[in-house]
Amino acid sequence: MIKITFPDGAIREYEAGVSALEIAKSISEGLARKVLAAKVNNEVWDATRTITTDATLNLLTWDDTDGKSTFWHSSAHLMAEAVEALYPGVKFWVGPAIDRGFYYDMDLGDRKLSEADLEAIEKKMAELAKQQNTYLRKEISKSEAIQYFTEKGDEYKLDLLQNLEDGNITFYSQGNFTDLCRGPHIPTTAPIKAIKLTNVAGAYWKGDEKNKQLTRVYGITFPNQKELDEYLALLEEAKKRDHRKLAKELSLYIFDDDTGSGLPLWMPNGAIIVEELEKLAKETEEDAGYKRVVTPHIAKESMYLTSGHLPYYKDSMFPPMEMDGERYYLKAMNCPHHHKIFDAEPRSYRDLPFRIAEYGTCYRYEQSGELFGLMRVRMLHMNDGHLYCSKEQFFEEFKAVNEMYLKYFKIFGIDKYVMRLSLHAPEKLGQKYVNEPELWLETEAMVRQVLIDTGTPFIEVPDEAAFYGPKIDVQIYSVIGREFTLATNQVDFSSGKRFNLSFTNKNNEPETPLIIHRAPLGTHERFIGFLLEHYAGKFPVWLSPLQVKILPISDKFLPYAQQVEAALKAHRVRVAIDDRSEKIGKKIREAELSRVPYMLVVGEKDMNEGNVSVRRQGQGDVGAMPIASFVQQIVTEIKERSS
RNA sequence: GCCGUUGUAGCUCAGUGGUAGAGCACUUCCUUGGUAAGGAAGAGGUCGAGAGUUCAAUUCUCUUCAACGGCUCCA
Repeated sequence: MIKITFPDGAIREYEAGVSALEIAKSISEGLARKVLAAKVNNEVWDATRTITTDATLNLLTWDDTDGKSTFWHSSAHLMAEAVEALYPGVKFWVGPAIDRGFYYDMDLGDRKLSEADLEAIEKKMAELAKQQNTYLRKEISKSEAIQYFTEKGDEYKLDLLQNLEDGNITFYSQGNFTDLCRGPHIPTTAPIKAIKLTNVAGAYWKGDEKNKQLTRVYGITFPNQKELDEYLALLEEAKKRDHRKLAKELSLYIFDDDTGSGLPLWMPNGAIIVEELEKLAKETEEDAGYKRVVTPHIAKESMYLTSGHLPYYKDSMFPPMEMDGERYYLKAMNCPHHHKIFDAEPRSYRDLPFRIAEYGTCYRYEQSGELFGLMRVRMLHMNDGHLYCSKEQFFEEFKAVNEMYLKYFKIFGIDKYVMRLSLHAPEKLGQKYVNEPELWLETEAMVRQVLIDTGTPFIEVPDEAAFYGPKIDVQIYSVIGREFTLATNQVDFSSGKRFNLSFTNKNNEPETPLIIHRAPLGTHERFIGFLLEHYAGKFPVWLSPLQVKILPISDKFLPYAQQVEAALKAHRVRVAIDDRSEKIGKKIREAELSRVPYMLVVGEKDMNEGNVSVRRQGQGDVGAMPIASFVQQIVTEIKERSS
């Protein structure tokens, strides 16, 4: 007999060789039907695998993350079975579960998959699932495995086998399909009831663009149709929040073929948001002791050689222009220009920390396939700033920058993000990273301490640092699930030396400053793209391109509407009158749909009483008040940047 | 850059080997109406661009540009 410990601490005895599924059955048939996999001694196992020693057991169902991913991984195998049945000779690479569903990479030879093919595969999968085939696990020796795939002529699985140790190799089979797989899998194909193959894409073998491109099919499955329908509905909802769609509806920016891809043309509405953001940043930075600078859009090749950017990032820069025998590049970053400003005058420790900021437009040649609405563009306003300080000052300065981030996030109500502490990889010192082992450890420790001190939750990621130092990135997700770095705060102990920067310290000796690169609002393009999705297009009043729309009941009240308009304009409130000869219902409907935060209905009653009837977007009628009260209220709201 | 899909009116989308249609938006007229669509008329497109096949191409083929979904990349 063996002792099985359940999550609630209960211990029960079973015959050795019992499976999790059998244990579930001993509890209830209903539970057994729901079991997809099991966590045995904290390791995810097949529910059908026999347990021979004392163990802790956690039965996994659809409600568990591990249950879901097992379900999806098994679905990937089911898809592979369907694909093999439809297109014999196909070779498979890997087919993991992902956050939402699964994919399988395959080599289909010359065959191309279309939408119609996906439907055919779906149909076949449903047919195979109904056979309720069991997922069978088989331990196999390496030589047998090699023989199997050599006979099959499958170089991909043979490649996988190379890195596996004998005695640790398993095959899984269901129906007519056998795959090299670590598992685990669900007991049978029966629970895979609702299937949707979402898209087909190319994916480089082993993720290396030098390798052959395989066909990747993405899909998702559910234990019932209802959940699939709900999932698809959720995707539709997300699409409505997509910043690209919202920006079009709000006339914020356009991309134009003649201008070039990735080069946004900010229209008046969008420009207002850019400027409001910059106004916030300027005020915040002024309070934090920054000075503003302005630098050119281009610079000579020599500066980017000094900075080290050219050898490393040439591919990401627009090609140079030649003039008078000199090569000039469009700037892809502001840092070198700022370093030159630091270097322009002799600096003493009394001048430090030296903080400068600029929202310079930078140009980066992002690969065409990488462009993504406003989130990834070729012209971007960096919310850039550089701090030059001594080692002693570094901690406080870095901390202040971090606090600035948190202040911004509070204003915007941003709470779904991940702070990522990006560290170096010691084995890559001198190659990917500046060879300063001690400085790395020292600054990494300081950066970590800043996060701890400010109580900021974070994750640590090795081998993600900049070449010149560790950094903190703020990661966010677009509504369609893509991850982006929103903001970044970086330590740089390399550029100071590269640019020969120095200040005179207290001992009258030259000393190289540490540099902090910071962009708490990232780029204004990406930040606005993010805000659009964050607010679902309903900007807070201070950011809204149009803040108030006045809706006269009829033409008769236009003069009064203009009087209200003038009162608001006197306080620089962005206001417009809907002067069309339309009924009030239509004006309201269109104003609501345009997402203007305040609507003022004005008619005879209001005119006689000197009032405006206020309507808040999404909330409806909130009652009448005197013009002056409304002006006072909205001016305060704008000033406080309340959301 | 690579794989795949898509490009028709300002927007959302139908459609066809014989030079195009709807709804919304727009313009004009009627209507002057108190909290989410009043009515009528009108205007608007070299069917992404270039080439080929054809008597004839928006439609078929090729090239190219762009967007979209991924991959790779992301200072």
